[in-house]
Amino acid sequence: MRLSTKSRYGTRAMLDIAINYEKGPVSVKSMADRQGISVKYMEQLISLLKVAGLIRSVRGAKGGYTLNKDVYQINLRDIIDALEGSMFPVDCVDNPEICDRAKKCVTYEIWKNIQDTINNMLDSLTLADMVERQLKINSTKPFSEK
Amino acid sequence: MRLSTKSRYGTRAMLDIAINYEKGPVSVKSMADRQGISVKYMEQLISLLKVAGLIRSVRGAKGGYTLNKDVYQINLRDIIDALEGSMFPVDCVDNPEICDRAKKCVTYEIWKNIQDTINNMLDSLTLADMVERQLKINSTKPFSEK
DNA sequence: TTGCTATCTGATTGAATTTATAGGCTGTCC
DNA sequence: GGACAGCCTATAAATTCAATCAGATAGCAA
Repeated sequence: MRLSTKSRYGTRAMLDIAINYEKGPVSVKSMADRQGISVKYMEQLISLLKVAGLIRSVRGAKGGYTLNKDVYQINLRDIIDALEGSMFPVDCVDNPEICDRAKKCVTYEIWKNIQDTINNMLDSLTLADMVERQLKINSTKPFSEK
Repeated sequence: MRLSTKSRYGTRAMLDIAINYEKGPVSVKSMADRQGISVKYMEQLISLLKVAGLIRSVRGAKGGYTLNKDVYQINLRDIIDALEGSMFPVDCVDNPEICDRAKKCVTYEIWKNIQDTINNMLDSLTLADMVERQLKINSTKPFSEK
């Protein structure tokens, strides 16, 4: 059970777009370069974020992506749901009816507890929080490209 | 990102062994039957738990597996580590040196926070707790085979 | 000592998922 | 019109997951 590259690259992309919000749209190419992955792969991830309504595109030269919502209205759960479906899905938790054991099985309760805890964490962390924390890091330890 | 069947079947197997601790060793076959999976697959999972030192085997007729530690000394983290490696591994969290971004990247901090939270939950849940909760469920909603 | 039970070991397979690559099209600015 | 940048879809490569298969080894009981 590991966090996919989708979620990791995609979350950094959201942060990238949010931090550069004032400066206008951020191109896929620039994000892909910063993260050291191919433009084509980054395009796919970005597309998921767009479909989810988190970002919006500006086509043509000088185009790119900007946020489609306020940084306070986007949280990490939105981002991960968009990229990965859902964090920590265990079938019997998402659909208790598929397992006739669910009602009488501790493990069902336990997986559910863990999932709820993770979801609460993800819900409570807004993109605004993330940007703020990133900027604080940048100011103490200057960000170098690469 | 989903919890593997390994973890789910394996955790139930541990619970099975713990609940039957007084009655002596539990055979792989009986566990596989109860969970509706093949003996061969269950053998593999059980073997991981044995290598990790959580259970011990009794070979030959009337053999099977029993706990190798007290129920209070085994927690869910031990079980999942044995079965799955580690829950929620993100490379840059487990090995910060592989990514020169780690020190100046919020997402690193965030994944680490999430991992720590999950680990704390798993650490604090002992097999004894799980058995107790299961028995409580059984007494209110009788367990039927299948 | 023979037969049964049950663990042990490891190879292999099939399917699914993840992680990309690639090609070509559409829209927009200068 | 040409460079820039997003859009869409197909497909390949690699890895992981889930499971099966084949057989060996060890212990108990009759």
